[in-house]
Amino acid sequence: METDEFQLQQFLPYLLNQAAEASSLEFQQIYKDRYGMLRTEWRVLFHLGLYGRLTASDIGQRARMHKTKISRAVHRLTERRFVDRTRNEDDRRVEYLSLTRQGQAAYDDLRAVARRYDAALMDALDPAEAEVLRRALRKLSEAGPGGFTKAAGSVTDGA
Amino acid sequence: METDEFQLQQFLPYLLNQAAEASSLEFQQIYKDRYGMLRTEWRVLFHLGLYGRLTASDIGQRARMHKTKISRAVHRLTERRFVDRTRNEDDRRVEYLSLTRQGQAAYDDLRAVARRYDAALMDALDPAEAEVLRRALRKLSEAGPGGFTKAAGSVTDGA
DNA sequence: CCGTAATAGTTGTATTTGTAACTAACAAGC
DNA sequence: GCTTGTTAGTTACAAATACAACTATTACGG
Repeated sequence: METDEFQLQQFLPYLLNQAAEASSLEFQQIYKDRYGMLRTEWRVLFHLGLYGRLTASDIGQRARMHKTKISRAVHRLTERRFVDRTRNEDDRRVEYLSLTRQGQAAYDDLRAVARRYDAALMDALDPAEAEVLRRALRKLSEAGPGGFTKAAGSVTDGA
Repeated sequence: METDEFQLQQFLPYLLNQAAEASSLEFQQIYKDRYGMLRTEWRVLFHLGLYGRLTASDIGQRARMHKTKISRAVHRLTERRFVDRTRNEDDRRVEYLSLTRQGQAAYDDLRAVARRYDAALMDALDPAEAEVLRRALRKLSEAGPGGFTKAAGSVTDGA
C-alpha cells in the first residue's frame, strides 16, 4: 500500500509555487521587454491604475508587499516618469502616488495584455474549474495555514 | 457597467503568486529554523528523499530548476552532510546524489511536517474544492499559456 | 585519431531581495 | 514645550538569484 506515501505533486505549497512560476513567466517577459519593469513595479503600476491615487502604505496593505520593496519600485517608476509623487501638506510624512500620462498608457496597454493572457491561461481549464480555482486561491491567500507554527504542542519545538 | 473592468483579484498569475507566497511562508520558516535550509535546498532534499539516487540534471528536469541553483543547493547540502555525491565512473561528468543518514532523517522529519501542514491548508477548503484545485494547478504548471508570446499577430511586437 | 560539438556541472558578476537600522514628521502625556 | 512613542518612507548591508562564461568529459564526423 502506498496510501501513506507523501507526494510532492500533492503538496499544496509546492504545486502553488510551480503553477505561479509557470503561469507568470511569459507575462513577466512582456512587461520587462516593453517597459523594463520588474514584478514589484508592475504590481505598483497596476494598483495605481486600478485604484487611482494611493500612498505607499496603501499599496503595501493591498498587495501584501513590504514597504522597502514598494519604496524601491516607486523610486524606479518615478525615475522613468510612470509615477508622480505629491506630498500631503497636512501630514508631510505621506506622499500620494499617481500615474503620469505615460504611466497610464503603460497600464492601459498591460491591462489589455493581462486580459488576453488570463483568457489564454483559462483555456487550459474548463469554466467551472476556473471558478473553483479562483475561489480557492483567494481563500488560501487570506488564510495561510491557521496558526500552524504556534499550534498546541508546538510543532516547531517538538521534534 | 463594470463587466469590462479588469480586476487584479481575478488575474490568475497574481492570485497564484499571492496564494503561493502566503501558503509557503510558515513552512519555509520551519525548514529554515530547524535545518538552516533555503527553498532550493528543501526542494533538492525532497526530490532525493522521494526518488532516491538522482543526478543534478534529473532534479533540474523534475523540479524545473536551473542547474546553477541546483549546483549551489547541492554544494550547501553536501557541506552540511545531508547529501553524498558519488561520481559515475562510466561517465565521469555525472555525479549521483543521495541522502546521508542525516539527510534522510531531516527528510523524514520535514515530510511529516509537510503532511500536517498540507492538511492544515486543506482545512480552509472543502474536499471537492481541494481536488479541483490540485488538478487545475497541475494543468497550469505543465501548460503555461499556450505559446502566448509567439502567437499570431505577435503581441510582443505589436504595440 | 583529431577537431568540433554536445553535455554535466561550476564559478563570476551584476541584479534583486530581505532585514535592520535609519531620518523625518506627527502624536500624546505630563 | 519637551521627552517618549508611533508612523511614513528611505538607505545600508548581507544574502540570494539570474545569466553568462567557464572547465571537464564524452560523443561524433571525417
